[in-house]
Amino acid sequence: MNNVAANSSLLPDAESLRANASDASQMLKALSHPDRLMLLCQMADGSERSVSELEILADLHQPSLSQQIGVLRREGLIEGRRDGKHMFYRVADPRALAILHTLYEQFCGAS
Amino acid sequence: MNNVAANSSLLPDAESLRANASDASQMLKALSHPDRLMLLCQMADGSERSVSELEILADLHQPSLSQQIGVLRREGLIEGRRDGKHMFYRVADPRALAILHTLYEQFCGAS
DNA sequence: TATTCATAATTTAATAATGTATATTGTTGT
DNA sequence: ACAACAATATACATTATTAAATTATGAATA
Repeated sequence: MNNVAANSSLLPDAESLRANASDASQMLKALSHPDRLMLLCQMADGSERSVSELEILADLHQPSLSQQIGVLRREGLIEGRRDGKHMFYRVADPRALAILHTLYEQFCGAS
Repeated sequence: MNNVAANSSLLPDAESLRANASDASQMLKALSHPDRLMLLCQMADGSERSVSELEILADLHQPSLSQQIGVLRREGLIEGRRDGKHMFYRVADPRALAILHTLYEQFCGAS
């Protein structure tokens, strides 16, 4: 009999909870940056954005923007596709998308 | 005519978006810490928890726990009530509660 | 006086922000 | 093919900020 079967409750046990909290906090950390959040908001509807488009919005020097994009990419929150000279990014993690939607509801006015 | 009225779209303009992103990222920053997230999870159903109860779960030295609780309190995410020798905390920000619910759905299995 | 919790202060370590330079990839004109 | 340019990524150094962990102490209550 393993621990999962031994846990009769629907709630995760302390060990699982800790692992989940670790995963979640790692993603939240990537989200908890004004510039990165702005960038993600532009893709929160599932659409793609080019780096050029994002650059206009973000008001960052190009290397800084690229660095923040790199953080999101390494965390698996976004994925890129090249088209000619341009890179297009989209949100690649459904969990991130769900969080972004909640954030939009809570911080950008009623749904 | 103000800027709000001038914006015919339902989407927030860049300025508002930036302000909202700043607010949201500040809250996310408070959430994006495994220990703090664990603590909040214990109160995610709206219930109160005493510091003693939280201490058992968190596996932290008492001053560290108190420090993390202090972060959550200063950010307005939780509020406390004294009952005799004990302090009871609960999640005091509905936005935080909404995020916690989404996190639970996404990271603690289907709900 | 013992318990429960918070705060202060310190040290150490980690992270982030910024700027400059350069590399890579692809496009275009010759 | 080659030169020049545009878009993006990376590397690196610097500086500043923030976090983690300890130890010690303070305040409230019983």
